[in-house]
Amino acid sequence: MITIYDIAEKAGVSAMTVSRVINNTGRISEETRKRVRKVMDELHYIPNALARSLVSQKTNLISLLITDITNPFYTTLARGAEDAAKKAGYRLLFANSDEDYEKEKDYVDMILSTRVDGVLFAPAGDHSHDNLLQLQKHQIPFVVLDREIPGIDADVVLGDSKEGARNLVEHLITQGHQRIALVNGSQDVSTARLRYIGYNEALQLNGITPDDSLVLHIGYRDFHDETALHELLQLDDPPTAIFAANNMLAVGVIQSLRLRGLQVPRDMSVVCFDDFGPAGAINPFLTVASQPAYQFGKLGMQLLIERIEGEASDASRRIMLPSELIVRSSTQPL
Amino acid sequence: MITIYDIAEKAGVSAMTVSRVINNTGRISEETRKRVRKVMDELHYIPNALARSLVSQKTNLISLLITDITNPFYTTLARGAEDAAKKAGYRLLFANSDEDYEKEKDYVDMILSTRVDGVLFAPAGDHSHDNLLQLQKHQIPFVVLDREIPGIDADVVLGDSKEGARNLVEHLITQGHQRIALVNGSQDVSTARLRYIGYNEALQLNGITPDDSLVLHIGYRDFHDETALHELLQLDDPPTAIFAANNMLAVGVIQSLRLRGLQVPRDMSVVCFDDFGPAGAINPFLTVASQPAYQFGKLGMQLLIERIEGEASDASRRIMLPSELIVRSSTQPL
DNA sequence: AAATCTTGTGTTATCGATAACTCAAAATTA
DNA sequence: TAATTTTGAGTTATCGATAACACAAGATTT
Repeated sequence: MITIYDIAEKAGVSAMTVSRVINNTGRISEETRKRVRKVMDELHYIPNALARSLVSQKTNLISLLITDITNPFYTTLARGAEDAAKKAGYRLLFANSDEDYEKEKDYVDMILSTRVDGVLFAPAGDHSHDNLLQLQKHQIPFVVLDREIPGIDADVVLGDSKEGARNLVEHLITQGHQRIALVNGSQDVSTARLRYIGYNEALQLNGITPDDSLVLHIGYRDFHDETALHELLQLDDPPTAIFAANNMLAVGVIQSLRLRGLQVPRDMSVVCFDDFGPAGAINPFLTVASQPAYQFGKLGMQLLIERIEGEASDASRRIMLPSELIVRSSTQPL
Repeated sequence: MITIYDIAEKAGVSAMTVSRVINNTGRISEETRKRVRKVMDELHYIPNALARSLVSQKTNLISLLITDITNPFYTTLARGAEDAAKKAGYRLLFANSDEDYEKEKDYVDMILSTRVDGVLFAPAGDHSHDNLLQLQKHQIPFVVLDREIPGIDADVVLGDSKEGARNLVEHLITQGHQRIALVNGSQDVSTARLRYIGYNEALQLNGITPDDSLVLHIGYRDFHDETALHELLQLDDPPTAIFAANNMLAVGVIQSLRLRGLQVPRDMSVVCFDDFGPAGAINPFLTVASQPAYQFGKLGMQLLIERIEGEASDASRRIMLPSELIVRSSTQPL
């Protein structure tokens, strides 16, 4: 590997002079500068970022930790984060926690040893608390995305889960539905709690008494709990509409319904949180509360970079982004 | 930041002894080991990967360069790559080229300065040649994914584009279609060329004379060339089916058709290469040649890691993965 | 008891770059 | 012309870790 010393020797100067040429610092005569530049080109020299970072204590690396890169919400978020990072000269170190606290912890350890400048952290849930605390203890700047973690005071970019849920449920009520089921994420995730609250609020505001036998707490990632849905459908007074608390749950619900010979919206209306990204545009079909995923990533990254570069005040900031109700064809008036 | 010297001082030993404890190398008395361990825990010591890498000349970083993280094919591929990387103790440095050679070049420069151990490279197209050569010149191991680059001799994981295209077109022919259009990627991408060949072969094998006025060369990334599609539909003898060369093009085609009041499959049959990932499962609708995207990432990463760790022979390897024809409801017998 | 080996640990140099300081020669000022 | 300032470099120490070598004290062999 070509180092600064190779350049120095061949150009007949000291390493420091080469360093000065590279960084355009200090005083260098035009003649020397040209000679060094020429040798650098000839040898295809590229500065070693490791050595640089060791001195400067800055890696220009930002870790993006998300729960599922396969989910279009996070994919679009990642895109926003990457664009903003690139613009500011940061590279992205990528990690996928799979909504699994242990995997998340592994990655936090990796992150700490890598000495990244900051972390854009979409936590798996409330128990991410310890992992975030670990970052705090080591004074790594971070911004929390999508889910609020009780007990962690940090910059955070959230969606308005309560309002989004309310809008979806009210849309169903407007169409005449009264028995509305909620297939929710795990209760140790803030968004799932808020969507549950929004769901209940919408029902009560419209004079419908919430019925907890219509509420399933499953988990955002996979819809494997077929039996729970089955029980829901076997009720004396079964739901006529289902609110899935995120896009992946909606996929599972619809697939299960299909397996049972039930069609959406003919036999069951379905709505959900989060849209399906570009891929979903082939056949826009589900009525959703669409969150501005790209903005989550972009704004989160901007907050983070401000923090890293010391341009942010000490107080932690909180951005709440609205979701948009997009009515499509997965709901039908009762 | 806590360093090995802080630990050494507090434990009353030399830095080297601490290093030995960390790495379980050399001879250390049980007593000293315990003492050092205790101090390490107390101070929450985490080794600095930068310093380590500088000495060992190994970063345990692998760069994943793809063209579009928003495309479920690459997303699933990334997932496969990440899982394989994590298993082998590598972290992933992420980059998105947007099918843009300049952006790709920028990232290659970043990659080189970061001293990654290897690159998993999904090239934008034939002109990625220079960027790959750049890696070769600096002796960075890499594996090429999805697209073959003329003039570059390297490990590569490909899909069988020709056969996949043939299968899709033959499926359409079986249904009675004779006027089949191809909306293709740019001709400087190997998969687009092969899909074009497969398309022609299928037509000829079935006694249909290929008609180049039915073939559009657009670009995989965006479907913005509305006028081209318009002309296609205005032909005296317009197509009754469209083969979109990838999933994103299919989305564009279907949206455009919809804007013109044309429905799939009633007014036009549509098939495409690549499936839509988990999100597409809500409403499986398009007939596709589905590529094993996860395997692309996983196998590519395995090849790469073998190369990095010197377990691979010098000869470059070439893996060709078949695609699977999945017939759904976007095609209709004529 | 002397010679040899083993054990446990320390010292020094190094990875590639840069910050901080130094200093001779040239240019400018008094 | 002597004193001072500016210019264009070079030297040394440092970032945090590890490889290679050195070495004293204790254990083992002859």
